[in-house]
Parts: sequence; structure tokens; C-alpha cells
Amino acid sequence: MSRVTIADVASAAGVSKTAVSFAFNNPERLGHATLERVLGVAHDLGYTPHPAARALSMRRSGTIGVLIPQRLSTVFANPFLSELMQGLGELCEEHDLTLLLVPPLNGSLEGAIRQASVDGFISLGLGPDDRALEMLDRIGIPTVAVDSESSPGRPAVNVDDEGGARAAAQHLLDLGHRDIAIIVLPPTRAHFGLTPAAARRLAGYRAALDRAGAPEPHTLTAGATRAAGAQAFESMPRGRRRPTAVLAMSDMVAIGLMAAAQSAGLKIPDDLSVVGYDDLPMAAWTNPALTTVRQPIIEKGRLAARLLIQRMKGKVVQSPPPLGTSLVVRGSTSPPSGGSRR
Amino acid sequence: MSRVTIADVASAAGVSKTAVSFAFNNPERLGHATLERVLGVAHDLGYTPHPAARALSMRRSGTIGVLIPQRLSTVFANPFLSELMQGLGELCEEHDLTLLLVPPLNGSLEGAIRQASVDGFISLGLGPDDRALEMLDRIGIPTVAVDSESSPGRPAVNVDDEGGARAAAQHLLDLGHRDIAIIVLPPTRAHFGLTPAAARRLAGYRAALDRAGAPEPHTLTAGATRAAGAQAFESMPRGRRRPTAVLAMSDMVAIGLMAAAQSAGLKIPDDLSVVGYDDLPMAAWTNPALTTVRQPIIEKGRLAARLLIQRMKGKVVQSPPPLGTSLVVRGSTSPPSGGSRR
DNA sequence: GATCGCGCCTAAACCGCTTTACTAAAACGG
DNA sequence: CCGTTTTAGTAAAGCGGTTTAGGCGCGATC
Repeated sequence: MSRVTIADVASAAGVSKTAVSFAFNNPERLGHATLERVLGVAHDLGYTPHPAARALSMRRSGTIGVLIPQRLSTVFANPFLSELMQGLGELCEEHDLTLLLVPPLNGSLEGAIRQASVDGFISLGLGPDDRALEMLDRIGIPTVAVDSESSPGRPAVNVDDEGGARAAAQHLLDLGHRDIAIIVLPPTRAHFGLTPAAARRLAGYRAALDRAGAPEPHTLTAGATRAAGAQAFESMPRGRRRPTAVLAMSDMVAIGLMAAAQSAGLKIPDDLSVVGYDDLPMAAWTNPALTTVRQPIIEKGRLAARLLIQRMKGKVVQSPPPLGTSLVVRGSTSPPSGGSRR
Repeated sequence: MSRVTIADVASAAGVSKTAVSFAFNNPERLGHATLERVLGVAHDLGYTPHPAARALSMRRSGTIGVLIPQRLSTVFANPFLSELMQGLGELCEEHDLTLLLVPPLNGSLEGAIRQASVDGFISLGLGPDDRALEMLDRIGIPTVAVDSESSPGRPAVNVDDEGGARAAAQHLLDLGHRDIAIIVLPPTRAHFGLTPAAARRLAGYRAALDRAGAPEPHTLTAGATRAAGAQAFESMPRGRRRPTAVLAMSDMVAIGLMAAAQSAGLKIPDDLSVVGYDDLPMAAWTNPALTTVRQPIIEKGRLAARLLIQRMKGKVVQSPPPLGTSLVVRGSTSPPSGGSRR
């Protein structure tokens, strides 16, 4: 006993397939009596149009894809994505769209794209010349890039990464820090350099430090998870060579690092100042609360979805100006403890 | 210029559509020379099989749906879903599946289901007689229910909600609490009573309290978000009628409630003990750290996905026994402050 | 009274792919 | 040298819908 199709309904109601289709999609084209009858029969039989058939025929699937360059288990470990999904979700629900998560399958994002039946894509953190984006262009599927670089054909939604980073670094400098470590986010795709957003943040940090004539910062790399942050702390220089402050490109890293530092006996912020990036909700309730750069993640999601939906309607859309970022000063930063160092 | 189809490739390569299809799905049925040629032409033209057409023809879309009974913006505000997605994601990636999020559209989960082209569904928190589940049965799409009730045809993945709840309540009783408030999770779907999991937890709380002869607990309802938790605190009885402890059915509620209590000047746990449910990662780093009932969320996701994938392969699967829960005692609970009360 | 317009419904083409059944040619075996 | 496999490829029938271009009956129009 297989699925009940439109033909089943048609013959059971004694009408053509067309009539059944009209009953659902174009009711005004049917007489009142037949309409009722068809709908009745359809309901009795438990008929539901086959989504794939519908998608094929209508050239529209009613779903938009979220292109995620990493494994779901790592990317969902960072609430950043949850926030973004809230924004995307809001607009999708408004427009009757469902959301398809598209991570790499067998390590291939392109392969995953091929399999995904969607009307448009939102890409996260891909470099502007990424093969995946190129592929989407070729197929001609509308795309909006988030945390990427805007390029002619493809609108991009970004925040002022560099400005935020500059503010963060300046804050530490103002407090009197000179020995500062930077925790860089790693590339998310093999053989593509830094993520565009990471590059911009790094540039922002560096710009502020250079301008103040601070010594070359110690940089190390850690993925955007708590565990990676803890690990980053372990691989920081020890003893008198330990920096007095660290700039992390993600709150999760900052939080993990803070925890590791604390369980190693350090006092935060006295022994080590930490500033994150993102301002996730939880940044406000760590102990001490995290000083961080706020970016409007939910709004970013909303905006990206809104733009994509416009594009899917055929409108030409421009990249909007970057959304604002701002430093939120909390308890995890303070002047360096004057004592033993320098 | 529309999408390049299999027919375009076929004629460009001077072969039949069949040959092109074989080149991709059944390469060994083609001679070496033609295979190369077809693949070459396909690549040059930038051909990609249309996913919907493929899905229709193969009766398989390569995606599984996650049926979510609430708005994405509320459900993603709780890291519970992130955790679950990590588990689901792991298995999906292993099996080359993408994940479709299916929340209610225009308030209708059924409508959303209709639109979703998936090979199977994972449902979250639906009552066993929910219309949506009934609909899935009728369509004949494999489904695994999470946080639901197992029923003959449909395997369900659950944790020992009641046991965990009992342990939590017993813990408070052991500490000497008698005036205890319970924060109940609300129904997620209109006119369906308590969520099955919420009902089981409530039963667990009550069982322990009754058995100890504690007075009727004060119960109130709050959705699984921080904001709702804070609000729940506001609507708790004040002054001497304030309970000495509260049992929340979700960490987020507990955390929100704790924060609200603290900013109202209460000391936790001295003035108010709080125990959550879930043991989200962040439960360990609130201040004080949250006493809570741990449930293995990621594992729950993995298990559900594994079961669903089995079912999609045609195997008949049974509901596994509930996964274990355990009380994790941290800093948010203590004996009631003896002083002014009782 | 032929024609037009209109309301209601249908036949058939089409969406883009997979797959079954089949054929022509080449290789094989005796 | 002649049947029999094998090999390499094709035509056509689905998959399950939507949509275009009519068809048919009937009262209104000229």
C-alpha cells in the first residue's frame, strides 16, 4: 500500500487530476459542489501532495538552505548559531519557509549542496572565492552570504568586525595592558585562509595595537568552542612571559579560556584580562561577567533572511552597510596588576 | 538562461539521457571513453542534477525533518535544541543526510509537514495523539518521537524523566525543605495538555513530595526560556509565604529565575534553593552553579537519529528503554535558612 | 438562429530525473 | 562459421504533481 496520489483522488471523486489540483491551489476555478466533493474525498483518503513532485513542478521548494562550513556538532556547540537561527527562523516562518541545514557531507560542502532542494542559500563564513559559492552562482541559486565579503552578484550581510575589534583592543590599551595575546579563529574550510570575519577582527586588533606602539601580540589559534578556549590557555606562555590580557574572537573561546585560567589558580581580571566577541546572552552571567564586543546576531539573521527572500522574489538587492558593533565592558577586564611584571 | 538539465548534457555529449544518468549513478555501465566524455561535458556545462527531480524519481530526498512544535525563535533560545541538534547532526552527517527544521507555519504544524520533502521525521515533545503525528502515520512516513510517549507503530526515545524529577525533589526534601514551588513547562501546542515529558517530571516531583508528606507544592507555569524563568519568580508568593526552594523543569527557567531572585536581593541558595533540569553545559558556570537533573541530550539525539535511519531502511525498530537521568548537585541548593520561617 | 461569452471542467504537455526493458554490435565458445 | 553471451548504449515509461490550451453546454446578444 503506497502513498495516495492525486490520481487516486481524481478517480475516486470522478474528476480529472486537474480538478483535484485546482481544488487545492485554485479553488475559485471549480464549482462549489465539485470543490466540496473533491476536498471531501481527498480528506477521506488522507491525500497529501507529494512535496518533491510539487517542488519539481512549481520550481520552488519552499525551503531555504543554511550553508554551514563545519560539522553540526561543532557549530551547534556555539550559541552563535542558535542566535542566528532565531533571526533566520523569524523571517522564514513569516514567509512560510522551512530551513534546511547543509553541513559538509563526507567533507564536501559541494556534495551537500547538490543534494539540497532549496530555493535559496544563506552561507556562513565562506571566503568570497570559495568553491561552494562559485558553484551556487553557476547553478544560479540566489544566495546571501553572512560573515563573508560582499561581491558584485552576491549580497553579503556583515557587521563592523574591524571596528569592534579595534574598540576591544583599545579598551585593553586604555587599561594599561601592553602584553596582549590574540586568539584567532581558525579557517573553517581546508586550504582557505582565515575566515573573512576573522581576518577583519584580526586587522582591527592589530590596527589598535600598532597605533599605540604596543609590542607584537602573541597570537594563537582556537576553534570557537569552550574546549578550544581552555586548550588555548594551556598553550599560552607561562610565568613572567604570560600576557596580561587576551583578545578572543569569540565569547565561547573567552569563556573556556577564563575557566581554564581560573582553575589554574589565576584571578580574573586581576591576573588576566579577557575580552570576547559576540556578546552571547551567557556572556553576561559568567563569573566574572565577560567584557566583549557586541554584535547583533539575531538582527543579522533577520536581515540576511529578508535579503534572501527579496532575491528569491527576483528583486536585485545590494549589500547593506555593516551592522554596528559595540564594546560591552563587564567584569573580566581591569588594569594589569602592577606588581611583579614588566 | 535557465538551469542546465540532463538533456542538455546528453545532447552536448551526443548520448542519451540514460547515459548521462549512468555516468553519475552507475558509471560501470558505461564504456571508459564515453564515461570520461560525459563527465567532461557535464562539468564544462556546470551540470548539477535537479534535487527535486531526483528526489521524486528516486523516492528519497536525503533529508530528515525535525518537527518542532514552537517558533524557532523561542526554541533556539534554549540550548537544549542545540545539544539535540549536535546528536542528530552527527548521525546525519555519517549517513549523508541533511536536516530540515520544520516549525509551525501560520501556526500549523500540519501545513509545514505537507511542504516538507523528507525521508523521515523526528518529532519533539508531541503528545502521542497529536494531529501531526497522526498525519505522519497516514502518509506513511517513518517517524521517531523524542520526549513523547511510545506507541505501537512509532518508536520513541525518552529519558527517565520521572526518576530524575523524583531525585531532584528528594534532594530538596533531604535538605529539609518543605515549602517547594514547582515550575511547570507549559503545553507547546494549543489544546494539547502538558507535554508528555513535563507530565512525567511533574509526576516525579509529586511522588517524592507526597511520599514525604510535604504540603501541596505551589505550582506555576513558565516556558523554557530565561525570560519566562525571571517572570516566574515575579509571580511567586512573596514575603513569608515565599517557598524556600523551587523545582524547575528546565535549566533555562532555573537560571532566569535565579537571576531574577538575585537581582531582587535574595541570596541563592541561602534564601532560595533552585534546581533545574537538563544539565546544559552552562548550568555548571552560573553563579552559583546550578544543581540540576542531568539528561544525556546529545546521546538522545544520536539515538533518535540512529533509530530513524534504521526505520528508513525498512527495519522494524522498538522503542529503546529510557535513557538514564541523574541528579547533579552543585551550589544552588542548600538547607533552608532556619531563621524567620516555618 | 447563428454567435458570443462564460462557467466549469479536462486532455495533455511538462517539470528533470531514474530505471526497466530492450537492441545492436562485439566477443566468445565449440 | 554459427549460436550464445557480454558489452555499451538507448527508448520510453514512470515518479506525482501543475499548468496551458482548449472543449462543452447554455443563456444572453445581435
